[in-house]
Amino acid sequence: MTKRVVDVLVPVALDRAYSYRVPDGLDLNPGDLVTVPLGSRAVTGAVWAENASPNSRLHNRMKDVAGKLDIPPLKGEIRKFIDWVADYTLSPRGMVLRMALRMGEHLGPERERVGVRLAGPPPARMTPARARALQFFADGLTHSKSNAIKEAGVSTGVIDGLIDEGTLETVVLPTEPVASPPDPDFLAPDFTPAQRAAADAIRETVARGGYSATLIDGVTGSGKTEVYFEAVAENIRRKRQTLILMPEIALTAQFRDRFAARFGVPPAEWHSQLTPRRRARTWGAVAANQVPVIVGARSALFLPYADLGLILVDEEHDPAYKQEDGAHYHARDMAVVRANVAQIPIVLASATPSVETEVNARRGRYKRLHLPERFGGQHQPSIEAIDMTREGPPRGRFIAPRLAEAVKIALSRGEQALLFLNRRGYAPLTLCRACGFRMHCPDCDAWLVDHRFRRQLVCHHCGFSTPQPKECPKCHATDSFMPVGPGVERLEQEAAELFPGSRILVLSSDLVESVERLRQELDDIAQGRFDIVIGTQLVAKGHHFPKLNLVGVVDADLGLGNGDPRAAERTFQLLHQVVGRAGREAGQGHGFLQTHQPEHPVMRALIVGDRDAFYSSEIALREATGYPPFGRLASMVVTAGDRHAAEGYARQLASAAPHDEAVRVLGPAEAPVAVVRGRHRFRLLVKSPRAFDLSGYLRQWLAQAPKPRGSVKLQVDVDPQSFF
DNA sequence: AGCACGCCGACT
DNA sequence: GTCGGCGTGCTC
Repeated sequence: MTKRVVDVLVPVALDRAYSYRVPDGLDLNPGDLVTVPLGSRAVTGAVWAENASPNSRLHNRMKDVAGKLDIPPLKGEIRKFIDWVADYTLSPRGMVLRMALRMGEHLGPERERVGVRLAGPPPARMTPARARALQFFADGLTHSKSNAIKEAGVSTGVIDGLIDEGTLETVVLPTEPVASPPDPDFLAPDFTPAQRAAADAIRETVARGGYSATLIDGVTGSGKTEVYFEAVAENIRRKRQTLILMPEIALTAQFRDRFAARFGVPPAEWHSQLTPRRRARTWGAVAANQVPVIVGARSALFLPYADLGLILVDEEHDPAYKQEDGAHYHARDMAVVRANVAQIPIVLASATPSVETEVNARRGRYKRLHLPERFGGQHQPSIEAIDMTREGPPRGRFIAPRLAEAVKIALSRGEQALLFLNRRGYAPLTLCRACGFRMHCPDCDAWLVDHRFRRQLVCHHCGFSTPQPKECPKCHATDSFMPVGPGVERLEQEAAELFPGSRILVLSSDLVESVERLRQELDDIAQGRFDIVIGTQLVAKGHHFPKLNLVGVVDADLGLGNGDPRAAERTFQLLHQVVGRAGREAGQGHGFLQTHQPEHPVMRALIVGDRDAFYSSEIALREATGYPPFGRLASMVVTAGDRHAAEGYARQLASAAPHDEAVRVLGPAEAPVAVVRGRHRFRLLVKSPRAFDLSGYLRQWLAQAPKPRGSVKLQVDVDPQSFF
């Protein structure tokens, strides 16, 4: 008799599910997680569909499902979501499933954790080591063995010996739950009328349920978080799960504390740095509906929620939501899709919404809740430009006299100053004074950045690093190297000379040793243990510095004019966020923008404080040029070790593009960074109208185009965010 | 993504 | 003569 057959999606780079025979007596339904043989190994996959009429050519090759895992099955909701993401991003379906199954193979039965405690009379023979151990256990509490060994300074043998004697005993520790239940009424918030109105509206939205999208639009310090906590509280009362997405894990640490203050317990966390064990436990607990609230980075979007009732996207405009390696997806956009599939509310929060979201709010597709003021009568910082063409510092210096003066005044008042420069290292370029040779990466089309703290020249594209050579590689002159341009490390040098005796801290991602250390340093700043903070965008995000009243943006033009259609938007968002660090607690905040183009719309908008005018002009520009959200974009990047191979395939690909009146294919052109890690890069840009199935068009194109051969690789990115 | 298979360089 | 480099192709 013919056996039942099911199609199983496996977490490998395959777009289609494979068919497997179902052994007699095994009951399988779509969503069930199964072990199946694949090639020479066994993998965990998910049953995707019943297959009533399997391909006859497969009959003799088909293998049996090895077994069903005792795990809650993937619900239809997440299966539909996986299909949708794969279709939209042109990623192999299996690779999207892989993101949802990323708990790995650690999902086995929970390993018992054992503790040790005092149980009986002292041993017959006492030794110094035993005495130390017993002293440690004298409190009568249960301790882990590893902790006892460390604290008492004894070996495992000593503990084991005492257990054998009956002096100590082992007890099985109850596994602590991944998350404790948050109390929605732990601390009732104290709201202003505007906040109260927004909180009531959002609570009502959550209570009503069903799909809806809401933008909480409020400046830094307006209480956005407190307001959306009311949505979370409502969802907790309804006993449904809440997902809070954060752009990066560095932000989750301080978020924990605020959450715990409001709900009594910290939320569960999900990000790539969880240990495998914790990861598996969290995954299982989410699937078993034991986690009411989870805070996570973008990958948390693919967890198998048992009953997801609300999604929140904090700092929704943040570029970090775009995943650039592996599957290319934008977590904010996919979160909206997931909310839609699950028919639940989604809330986006930002002080500077993305243009996409702003357009959706203006057109009424998203509901907007506006929080216009800062808490407790604080004022927006006043912002002024320093025109570097007229009042810039002398050559080789980067802090203009007027900014230096403002810093001195702030310091004399016992206040802090932040100098913001979004550039790591000492200098972005090292030049030979004798022959003009520029130190560049051997594997990339990029200059080597001077990192003096590390005593290395570093490539920011591939990580290549080398000590600065003694002599110029080209003209062999010695002592001829000259740093060109500023980085935060060089700025520190200048600040130390300008403001002698001040306590200066440099913060940039390459100087961060650990999340803990960073937390400590941020705390030191908040406690006033530093006078001047010099930092990259690391300091722009989410941290609260009560004694900071002055922010100087050293190069406000950085990031403008690099050919990226989102350059203006990004710069506006970043600078708005940085300057918003000033004056959040006491006193009036001041911001200075050092710029060569004080009349640029971004600078004007920041100085005048007219955010809406900036959005209106930016939206008009996007509309006129057909850029997102008024048109769709996809990028196709061809890379190969050999330049001609890359260019040749890119041309072949371009000429294979299906003709469509609505679509424009630009390129191929050499990518702005033409070589990375020794691979040459060519890029095609595909533009289509908004109401056009761009993914479908691309799929059709790729199906009929020649396949990349040899070392040639093709990367497709629908809705690209980065253009280098 | 793995993993096996296959075809060209430096060694026990 | 083999070990092993990673390019190519397949996995129900």
